Amino acid sequence: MRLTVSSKYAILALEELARRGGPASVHELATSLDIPTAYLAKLVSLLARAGILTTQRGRGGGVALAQPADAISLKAVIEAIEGPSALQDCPFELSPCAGDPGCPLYPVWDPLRARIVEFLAQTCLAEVAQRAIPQRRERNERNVE
Amino acid sequence: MRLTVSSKYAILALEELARRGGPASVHELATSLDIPTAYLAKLVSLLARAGILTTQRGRGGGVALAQPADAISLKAVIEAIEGPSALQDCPFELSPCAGDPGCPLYPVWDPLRARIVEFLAQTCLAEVAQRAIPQRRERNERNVE
DNA sequence: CGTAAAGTCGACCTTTTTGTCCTTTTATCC
DNA sequence: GGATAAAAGGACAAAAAGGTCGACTTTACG
Repeated sequence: MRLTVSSKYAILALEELARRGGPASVHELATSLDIPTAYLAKLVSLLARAGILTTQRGRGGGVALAQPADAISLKAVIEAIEGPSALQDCPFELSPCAGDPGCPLYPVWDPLRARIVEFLAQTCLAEVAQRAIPQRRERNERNVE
Repeated sequence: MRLTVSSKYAILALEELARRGGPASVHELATSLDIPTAYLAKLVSLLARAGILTTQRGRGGGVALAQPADAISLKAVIEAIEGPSALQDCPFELSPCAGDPGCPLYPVWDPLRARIVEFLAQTCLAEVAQRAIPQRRERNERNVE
């Protein structure tokens, strides 16, 4: 099970697209979300190949959601970015066991993993965009760290 | 939120210790679990500093649980290995937001994160060791990939 | 047609994590 | 006291993820 920043960037970008309601360029999305443009471009490519968004090259081009925002689950996005088996494996990063039921931890982890995946499958982009609005999104000011 | 192989190795080693009921050397544990000895030794050092296990240097030495197996939660182990804030951050690896409530994904992720942490806090080593037994543990044979 | 804006693609660099090696320290046994 | 067995710890190599850069292709607009 791999939840990396790549997946997070992808979800943020798609959520931004959903909130805008129309197409936007990768550069627009990246600067708006404070993500490296070149890096987001690669993720966009993966999402396009997975059929989650459509791309239009050339002047005036950009990217747009290929499906309505309530039809795209977080699970689908993560699988598009990390690979189809990313959510089937052991919760630990880089784990070599790949969800082997012979692992002594399997009986403990698998129910937890299943619950997480269920949550990701049931949560769609529209829901994320909707819940994010009341936050007033002042991300830049809080980026103190 | 960081769940890496390091945490997994630590839990596996502690579970093995719990199942044996007595002390063992790091080398014994590592070979029994098919984990690099030198690497496990470093994790053991972290666990000892966190008060989860005790170490005894010199001939006939080894490591032993510092507390009964039902008093050590997976949460405590993970925090000892990954750092105290590892379970407070955003679920995505290396995420720079560090659980910033201003993130548009926060309202969606935080309840999930809280449920995972609750699970980790309530699950103890004794429970892991107990549930693992019925599996008959034939890990070596299934390591086909 | 030319140009500028946009995605595509591949090579490369940096940081983090994982893993190895070697030396030092500590304790036990003879 | 010397040999041996064990943890402690530091330096370093390897692998993976994150991130950057530049050349190329496609397309709309003037």
